[in-house]
Amino acid sequence: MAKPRSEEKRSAIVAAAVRVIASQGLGAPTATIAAEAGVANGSLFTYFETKADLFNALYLELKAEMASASLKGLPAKADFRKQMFHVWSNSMDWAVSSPEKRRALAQLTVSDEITPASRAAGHKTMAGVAALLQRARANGPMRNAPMAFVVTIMNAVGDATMDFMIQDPANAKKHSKAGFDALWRALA
Amino acid sequence: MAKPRSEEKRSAIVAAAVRVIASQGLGAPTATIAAEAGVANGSLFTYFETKADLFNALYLELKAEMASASLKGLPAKADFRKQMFHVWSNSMDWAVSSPEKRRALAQLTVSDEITPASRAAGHKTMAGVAALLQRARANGPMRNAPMAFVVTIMNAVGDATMDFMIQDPANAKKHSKAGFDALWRALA
Amino acid sequence: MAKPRSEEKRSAIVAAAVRVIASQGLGAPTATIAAEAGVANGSLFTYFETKADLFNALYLELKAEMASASLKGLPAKADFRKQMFHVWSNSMDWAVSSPEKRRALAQLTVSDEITPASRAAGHKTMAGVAALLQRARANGPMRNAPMAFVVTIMNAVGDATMDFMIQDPANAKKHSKAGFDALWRALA
Amino acid sequence: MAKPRSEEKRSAIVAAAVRVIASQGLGAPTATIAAEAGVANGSLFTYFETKADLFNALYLELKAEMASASLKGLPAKADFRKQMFHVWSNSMDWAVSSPEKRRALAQLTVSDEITPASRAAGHKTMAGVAALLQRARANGPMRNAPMAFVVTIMNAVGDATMDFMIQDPANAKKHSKAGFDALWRALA
DNA sequence: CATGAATGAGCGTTCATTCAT
DNA sequence: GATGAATGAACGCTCATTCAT
Repeated sequence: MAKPRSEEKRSAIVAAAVRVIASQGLGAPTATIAAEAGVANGSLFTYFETKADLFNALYLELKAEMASASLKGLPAKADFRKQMFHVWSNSMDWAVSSPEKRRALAQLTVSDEITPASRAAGHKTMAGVAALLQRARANGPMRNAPMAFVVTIMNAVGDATMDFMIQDPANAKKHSKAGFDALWRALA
Repeated sequence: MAKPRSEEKRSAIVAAAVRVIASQGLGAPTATIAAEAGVANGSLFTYFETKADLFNALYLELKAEMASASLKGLPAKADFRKQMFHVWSNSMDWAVSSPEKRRALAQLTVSDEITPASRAAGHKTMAGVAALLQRARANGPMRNAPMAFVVTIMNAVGDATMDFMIQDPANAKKHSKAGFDALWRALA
Repeated sequence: MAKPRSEEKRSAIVAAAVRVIASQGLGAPTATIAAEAGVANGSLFTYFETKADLFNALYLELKAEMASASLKGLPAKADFRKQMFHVWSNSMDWAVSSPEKRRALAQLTVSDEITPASRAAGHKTMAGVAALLQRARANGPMRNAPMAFVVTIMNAVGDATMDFMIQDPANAKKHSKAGFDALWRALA
Repeated sequence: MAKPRSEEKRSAIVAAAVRVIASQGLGAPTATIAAEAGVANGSLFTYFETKADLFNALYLELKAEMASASLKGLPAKADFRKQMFHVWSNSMDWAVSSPEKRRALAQLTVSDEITPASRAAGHKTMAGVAALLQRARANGPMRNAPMAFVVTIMNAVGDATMDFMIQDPANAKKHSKAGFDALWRALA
């Protein structure tokens, strides 16, 4: 991860990758991403050694962005349920307002180009959310389940919820709440 | 009068595809699948016009197999919860005992080579399960949610559960039950 | 050239080849020709050992048919010019009324699948016409040119004439006469 | 700033295509053409998007070269016959001295990969010759024939003449004159 | 002999990556 | 560093021909 000259160009590539992956999938040519970024195809490889490197970096960036969006404005004093709902709403809002990022992240998440290391790092960025979740379920029926299981379920319910919010934006808020309630029933 | 198209060869190809997709993903060369099936690469195209056709056929076959496995031995007289749990357990068992099929199906499900028609047909094979689910949530908190939302959540919780059962086979049964209980709490 | 059982099937293949070549060119799959003939693809090869063999046989057949059509009803007693014009008209009529055969023949003529032997044999079938041509030019300006040269020119002018007759059928007769007159001026 | 697209390499490919097509026909693999040009197979597609594109470009180049060769040194003040003969001789000389180009052009001319647009453009390059031909026949017996018909006949007689010049180079000049005389008789 | 499945070499094209400018 | 041409392995699919039935 050498520090290349132009941070600007690097982010142009990353942003282009989001758009291109969202619309064409992970099979999209690097040349297309470079073009979308307004950069020569060869230049992409000065910023990311391989296509897989770009994907891993993008994965991490999106994870981090999502995590940070989720925690924004967290009411520190509120009870767990309120805090959790705040985080949940933030996540849903981020997904709905950045559908391309969400789609790209979804694709990356199931790709086998993403290394275990990246996945681990990705989970770390979500540590704040996980901690909340940890406490939320502390006295509930899933108190003894592996944490990873709980996280997976939350993600899964979250994904389903996002899909419905995007498909039916008029009722986005309702879907968001319904999803959260279902999750809360499952774990708390 | 001529060498008939051999059902045996067809299934060899399908079975090979399962193995190859499980280990190499959907990007695996058709030639690899053919070789794994012990067939000339050209022969694959006698049975499936296109790589995508093979994928769609495989998707449907796996969906059907999973559905049929899920419903096997359904206790017709039991209450919904028991019936649902039966189906759930069957699904989990199928996934755990056919991990390659499960991985292949997971990949196919997110692929954009699978046509809407195939997806629709795939959902039809799960109609029996869906009907059960329908009645199970009839009086619960999700009684007014779109059915598709409920299905998605069930699948998501199921997927998460399977992963944990496979990762930690010693406690497979426990995970299966925990997953089901979480689902039941969410919807009934 | 073993004698296969069904002469009928053989000609079905040949006839199919004419149609298919006319519409798809020489690159058309043998399977397409077989299908058009209502025969299994493998059967084609009991009648013609290779695709090239089929082409050569077809070439000869079309050449022969054209030659025979050209000489039909030749007025034995008339002068050369009249005889030549008769032959010329017959050729043009054949081409115009069998456009597929003509197109197929044109393609075969320039193909390098046609062996020199076939070409020689093809020319032989045109011997009657050539003899006429021979005498026609006997006292004209091309009396010393190689016969093959004269034949080539005749074919060339003939081809051009056919094209115009087909393109503009209303004036077919006029074009036919104009072509013949041009040829006659050139050689007699 | 980057390695510029090398005109040299482009012409190497075009020249290689001439040779390969002359000896193996239009069915020759692009890989063979690339190899003959001393280029990686992929590079061919940097210069020509498609095999058909290469063919069309080559067709145009050969047409243009032939046209330009035909008109070289045209005696502006001479009468039509002399001018026509000059053009005719130039054409024949070009064909005889570039037999591969001539063969390649002949194959391309009958190929259905050549688009109508290319054909139209090809004819434009021959406009100078056509104009001459137009005036040459103005008072002759073909004065009312469609121009396209006249052109076709000229090409046909020309092709036949070339063949004989190449087959019998000792008498090339004689054949050239004989061909021209035949043409002139036909049209003027 | 008829059939059509089986075979596998072969082809046009793509694309991640390298490298000359 | 930036550029984009160069590279060549790889892929999906075709099709003439063979051969089991």
